[in-house]
Amino acid sequence: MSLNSTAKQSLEDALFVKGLRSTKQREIIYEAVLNSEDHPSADLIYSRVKEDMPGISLATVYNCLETLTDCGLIRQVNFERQPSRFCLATAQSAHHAHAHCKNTGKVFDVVLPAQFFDELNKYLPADFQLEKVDLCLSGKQSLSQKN
Amino acid sequence: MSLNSTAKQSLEDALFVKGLRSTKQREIIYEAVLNSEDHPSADLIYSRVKEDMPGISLATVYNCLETLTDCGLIRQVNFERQPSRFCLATAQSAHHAHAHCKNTGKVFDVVLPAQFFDELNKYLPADFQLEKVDLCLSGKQSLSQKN
DNA sequence: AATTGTAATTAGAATGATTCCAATTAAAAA
DNA sequence: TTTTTAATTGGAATCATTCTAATTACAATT
Repeated sequence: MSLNSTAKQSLEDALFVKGLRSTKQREIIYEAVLNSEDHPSADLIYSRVKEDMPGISLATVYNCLETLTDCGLIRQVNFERQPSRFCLATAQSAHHAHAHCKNTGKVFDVVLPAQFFDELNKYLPADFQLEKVDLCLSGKQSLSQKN
Repeated sequence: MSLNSTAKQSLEDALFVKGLRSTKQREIIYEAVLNSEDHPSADLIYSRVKEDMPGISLATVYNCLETLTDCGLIRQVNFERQPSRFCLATAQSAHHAHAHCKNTGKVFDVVLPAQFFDELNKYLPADFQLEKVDLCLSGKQSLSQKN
């Protein structure tokens, strides 16, 4: 599998805006996040990516994930003090919350109306410039479920 | 300074429910959180509490903070991968978000209407039992402000 | 194509918040 | 009291992440 040309282009564009280069490592890590539905940790991304690029180092995975996050291409999701997880930052992902199931350990997206997030500003001090909203939900879903 | 009798009682009650004992250390740490407006980290609580109880260990601070959190007396607040911070879990604190200012490093409460949180359930899978909502806002407020 | 300058990657060491552990101490029950 | 059990303690261990110094890759010039 490999990055399709649209994705590749948006990666290159986003990197270029920040004066950064597109590299094999950044590509393959972007691809790994793009193709993951499960909000993988750096470690998991590392092991997935190593299959295609055995020489890649964990440090590079961390570096690239940080770079991609800074470029707004991916999102870093934190639950309590667990290892960070990563997911694609789509246009509408500003309006995603993340739910963590304590039974399965899985994380899934919860799509919320934009208005939900906009409303937050009403309750913030006037001079507070809101940059990032992290809404993390924890709970349990029945163990019998398929997902 | 010392814990007032109402606070002391609710500490004892909450511990009792879980079959736990009320100890000097748990009291003084509960008191430290109760009297802090600044969402202190374990480390900061440690240094504050040591003034009154020089022999207390950092491990105990961590233990007690965990216990108090489990009892629902205090709340653990995490921003990105920074050290956890703690604040009092008041009845209405279920309806607090936390805002982190990147300029000052300070964390403050943002009180939101209960309805805001209730609405979340609409967007969750029916079988998901929501236990905890962490809403963390990051941004900047003008450096010139007094708070 | 070789050279230069700069950015990215790498392996491994370091960091630092937190947790674990085994021993001691304190509290409650008998 | 004595016994039992829970809590605290200091220090070691953990582990995700970051740092560092050296190497490699890239892009722009010659």
